[in-house]
Amino acid sequence: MSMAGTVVAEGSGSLHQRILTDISEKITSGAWAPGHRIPFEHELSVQYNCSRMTVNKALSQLAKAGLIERRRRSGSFVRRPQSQAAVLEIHDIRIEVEALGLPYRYERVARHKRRSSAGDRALLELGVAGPVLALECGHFAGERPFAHEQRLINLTAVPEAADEEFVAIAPGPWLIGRVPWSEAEHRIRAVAADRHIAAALDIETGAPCLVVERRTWSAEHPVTHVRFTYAAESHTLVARFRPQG
Amino acid sequence: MSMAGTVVAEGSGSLHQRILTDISEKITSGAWAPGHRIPFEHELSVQYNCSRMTVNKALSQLAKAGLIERRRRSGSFVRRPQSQAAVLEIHDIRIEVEALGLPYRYERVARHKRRSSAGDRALLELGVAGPVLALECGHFAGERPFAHEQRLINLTAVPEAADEEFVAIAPGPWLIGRVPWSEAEHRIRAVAADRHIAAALDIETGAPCLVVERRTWSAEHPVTHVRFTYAAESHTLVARFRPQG
DNA sequence: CGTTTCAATATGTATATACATAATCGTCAT
DNA sequence: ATGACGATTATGTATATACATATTGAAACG
Repeated sequence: MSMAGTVVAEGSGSLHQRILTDISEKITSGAWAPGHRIPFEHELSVQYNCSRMTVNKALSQLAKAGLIERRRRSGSFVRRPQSQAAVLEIHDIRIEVEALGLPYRYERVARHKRRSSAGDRALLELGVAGPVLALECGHFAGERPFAHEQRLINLTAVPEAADEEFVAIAPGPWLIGRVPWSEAEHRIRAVAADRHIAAALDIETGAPCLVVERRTWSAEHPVTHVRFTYAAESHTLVARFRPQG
Repeated sequence: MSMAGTVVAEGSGSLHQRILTDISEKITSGAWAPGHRIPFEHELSVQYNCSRMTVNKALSQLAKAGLIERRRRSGSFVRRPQSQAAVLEIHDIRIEVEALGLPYRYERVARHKRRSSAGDRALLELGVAGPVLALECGHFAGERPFAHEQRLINLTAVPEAADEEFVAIAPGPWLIGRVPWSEAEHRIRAVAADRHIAAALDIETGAPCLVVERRTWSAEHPVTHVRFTYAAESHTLVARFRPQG
C-alpha cells in the first residue's frame, strides 16, 4: 500500500502477531463488545500500513479461534463467548510426582490376559469379543500411594502388549510412542473408595477419591481404557482457559 | 509452478485443507512416526502441484497445533505427543441440568457484602483489601439438589454487582456478557462433604463430592472465584482430546 | 588440528496480484 | 408494490515474488 518493495523490520514481533494480539485484546477487554463490527480488512491494512493479505491471515486465525465471525459483504463481527472451553493438561504420573519433589516408584500388582468379558467390552467400547490384557498397578510418591491404575489393553489393536510384563515400565509410557492415539476421552468424577481401592491407597473405606478415566482410540480402533484413582488430598486437576495460544 | 495464472477449482475442499488433513492423518495413523522428517515445502509444492506459500500456510498451522516441529535449514519433523491436552467444556449449570431432561431451579441462599478478609483475598488472588460480594446459591435438578455454589465477586472490578440481589438470576449467567473474562483457571478435586455441604446437597456428611473451582480474570484484574460442589453420583466431567480443530 | 568465515539452504514473513464466491443494494421492467 | 437482475463489495483462496533469518556444512585460515 505504501512501502512498495521494501520490508520494514518492526521493533518487536511480527506485524501478523501484533494485529492478532491488538484485536483479541480489544475483544477480551470489552472495548469491542459482542456484535461489534470490526474494521474491514481494507481499513485495517491502512491502519497498520500493511497489505490486505497480512490482515486477512490474522482475521482468519481469529475466526478459527472463535473470537470473531466473518460474513461476506458485511464484514467481521465479535462473537459472544460461548461454551467455556478449558484446556486440561494430563501429564504422566511420574512427571506429576516428580514435580512435587518426591521420589517416584511404580509397581505392577496384577496382570491377566483373557478373552474380553461383557464388562471389558463396555469399557473399551469394543464391538466384538477378542483378547484383552487387564493390568493393575500402583504409583507411589515417596512411601505413600499416589494413584491406583486399572487398565485394559485391547490386544487386537496392540498385539505386542501380550509379550510385555509391565514390571519395569508402566503401561502409560509404554503405550505412548508405540501406539499413536488419534482420539481420547476423559471422564472425571468423585467416588467413595471401595475396600479394594482403600487398601491400595492406604485410606479409609468410603473416603472420597478423584477418578480419571481415559479411553483412547487409534484410527477408529479402541486401544485402551484406564482408570486412575487418587486419594482426595493427593491430587487436583488444573485446567486453564486460553482465548488465544 | 505450472498452471500460471489460472486457479483450479478442486473437487471438494480447498487445497490448504487437503494438505492439512493428509499430513495430520499420516501422523496420527502412525505412517509418519515421531522424528520422521516430512517432505520439504518445495517437495510438497511439487507433489500437490501448488505454490510454496500454500504448503507453508498448512505446515505453519500444523506447527502451531503442535503436531510437527520446524527447524530452519533442516526441515520439518513429526513431534512425539507430549503432554496430552484435553479440552474440557464447562457449561452453564442450567444447560447441564436441562440436558439431563430435568427441570432446573435456582435459589439464592445467602448474600453478604463485606470488606475482603484475608481468606477472600487468597481465593481471589487479590493484592489489596477492598469490597467483595459473597454469595451462596443452590442449583436443583427436579426436586434434588444438583450443585452448591459458593462465590466471591470482586466489587472493585465489578461495582454493578453491588446493586444486584441475584434472586432472579444466578451469578454465573449475570457475569457472563457483563464482564468479558480474558482468563480463567479451573481446579478440580474430590472432597468429603462437610456438614454444611451435606445439608445443602442432601447427602451424608463425609460423602464424596466433586469440587470445581474457577477463578476468573479480566484484563489482569481478578473478577470472581466460584466453587461448585456436586454430589458424587450427580456429575461427571468429560474432556476430549482433539489433535485438530 | 581446531577455529573462523562464508555460501547454501529451508523456513519465516511480507508484498502485490488475480480471480472466486457470497451477500447486499439499487435499478428497472412487470 | 414486487420480483428479476446485474453492479458492487468484502471476504476466501491461490499465485509469484522478495527479502529476512537461522542453521548447516564445507572451505579457508591460523
